[in-house]
Amino acid sequence: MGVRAQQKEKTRRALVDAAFNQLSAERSFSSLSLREVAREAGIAPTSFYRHFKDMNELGLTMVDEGGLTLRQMMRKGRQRAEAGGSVIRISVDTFIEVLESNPNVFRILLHERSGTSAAFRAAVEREIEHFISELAHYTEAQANRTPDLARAQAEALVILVFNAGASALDLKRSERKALADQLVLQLRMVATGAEALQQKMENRS
Amino acid sequence: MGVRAQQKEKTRRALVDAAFNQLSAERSFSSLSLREVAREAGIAPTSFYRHFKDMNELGLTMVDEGGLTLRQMMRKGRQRAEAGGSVIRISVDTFIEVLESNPNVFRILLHERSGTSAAFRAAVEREIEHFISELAHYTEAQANRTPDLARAQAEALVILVFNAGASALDLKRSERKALADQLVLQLRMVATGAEALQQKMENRS
DNA sequence: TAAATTAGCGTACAAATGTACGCTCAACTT
DNA sequence: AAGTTGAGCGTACATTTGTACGCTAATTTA
Repeated sequence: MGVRAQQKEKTRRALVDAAFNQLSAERSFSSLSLREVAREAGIAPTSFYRHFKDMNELGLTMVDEGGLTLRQMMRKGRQRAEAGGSVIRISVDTFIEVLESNPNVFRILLHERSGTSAAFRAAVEREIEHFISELAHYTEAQANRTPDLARAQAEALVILVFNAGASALDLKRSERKALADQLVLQLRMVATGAEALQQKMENRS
Repeated sequence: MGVRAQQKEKTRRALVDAAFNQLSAERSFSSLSLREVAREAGIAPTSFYRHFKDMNELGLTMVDEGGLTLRQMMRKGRQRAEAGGSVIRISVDTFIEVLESNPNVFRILLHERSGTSAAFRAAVEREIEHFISELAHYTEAQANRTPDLARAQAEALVILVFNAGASALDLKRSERKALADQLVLQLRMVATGAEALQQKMENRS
C-alpha cells in the first residue's frame, strides 16, 4: 500500500476512534456533530468528507466494526467454555468482561437499536441476528431442539443478555455481580423451559 | 379553577401533545428542539419557559404520563383475562393492542431507556419497575413462587415483552401476528422453566 | 521529468438553536 | 376601583451547525 493510501487510512481510523471515544453514558452517537468528531480527530471539518459521505456513514461503519469486535471476543470466550463447566455461566462471565472492556461499542449498539434511523436499526438488528443464529445452531445440535423452538429459545437468551448489558453499563463493578447471577438464573429458566416444552410436544405426537 | 389557570393548563397540554405528535420512527424526543415544539403547539418559543424549565422537564413529564397511560390500559386488559383463558395469551394480545394505539408513548420509553440522560433512564426504569413488581406479586401469589424466583421470572417476562414491542413498532400489521406467537412461546418457556426450577429447589431441600 | 490526482485546509455563509430582556393586556386580588 | 400578577409575544444575539468552493502541496502515474 502506497504512502498516500496509508496516511488516508490512518486519518480514517482517527475519525472512527474519535467518534468512539466521544461516546459515553451522557453522549450518544446521534448527538455528535460532524465538527466535533473532526475536531477530536485533529482534522478540518471539511476534510471529513474525504472519508465519509456524512455522519450516517460513519455511524454505520462503527456499528459494523463494533459488532465484529463483539463477536470475535465472544467466540474466544466460547473456546474457554469448551474446557468444561456451565456453558451459561461461562458465557455470561465472558459477556460481562467484554462489556467492561468495550463499553462504547455496546452503547452505540444499544442506543441505535431503538434509534431514529432505519438504516441503523437494521444494522444493529443484523449484528444481533448473528448472535442469535450462531446460538440457535449450537442449541439445535447440542440439545437436539426443533429448529423453531431453538430459534425462539436463542432469541430469548440473546435478548435477556443484551438487556442485562444495558443495565450493567449503569452499575458499579460490585453490583454487576448480582446482576450476573440474576441473569444466569433467567437464562436457566429459558433453557429449562425450552427443554420441558420440547418434551411435552414429543409426548403429544 | 380560574379562567387564567385553565388557559395555562390548556397551553401546557398543547405543548405535551405537540411533542408526542412529533415523535415517529424517524424522530426521537432528544432530536426535537424547543422551538419546534413551541411552533407545533402554536406559541412563541420564549413562552415555552412559562411551563417547563427546559426540554428535559417536558420529556420527564411525558415519560411519567406515558407510563401511567400504559399501566392503566394494561390493567383494563387484565380484567378481561380474569374471565378465563390463557393469561399469557390475553396479556400479549392486550399489549399489542396498547402498542398499536399508543405507538409514540412506546417510542419515548424505548428510546430514552437507552438514552443519554440519566434522569430519563431512571424515569423509564421506574415505569418498567412498576410492571415488573405488579407481575412479580401476581406470580408469587398465583403460582406460589419464591420471592426472588418470582422477581427474576417477572423481570424476564417484562423484558421479553418490551423487546418484542420494540420490534413490533417496525412491523406491518400482518407480521405482528407471527411476532406475537413467538413471544407467547418465549413467555411460556420462562414460566415453565421457572416452575421446573422451583420444583427442583424444593426437592433438594 | 512532466502531468494528474487528491488529502487536507481556510474562508465563507445560510440556517437553526437556546435564551435574555422588556412589553402588553387580560385576569385576579385587595 | 385601583393595583398586582403573569401568560404570551417580539426582538435580539451569540453560538453552533453542515457544507460549498477553491487552493496547496505532496504523492502517484505516465
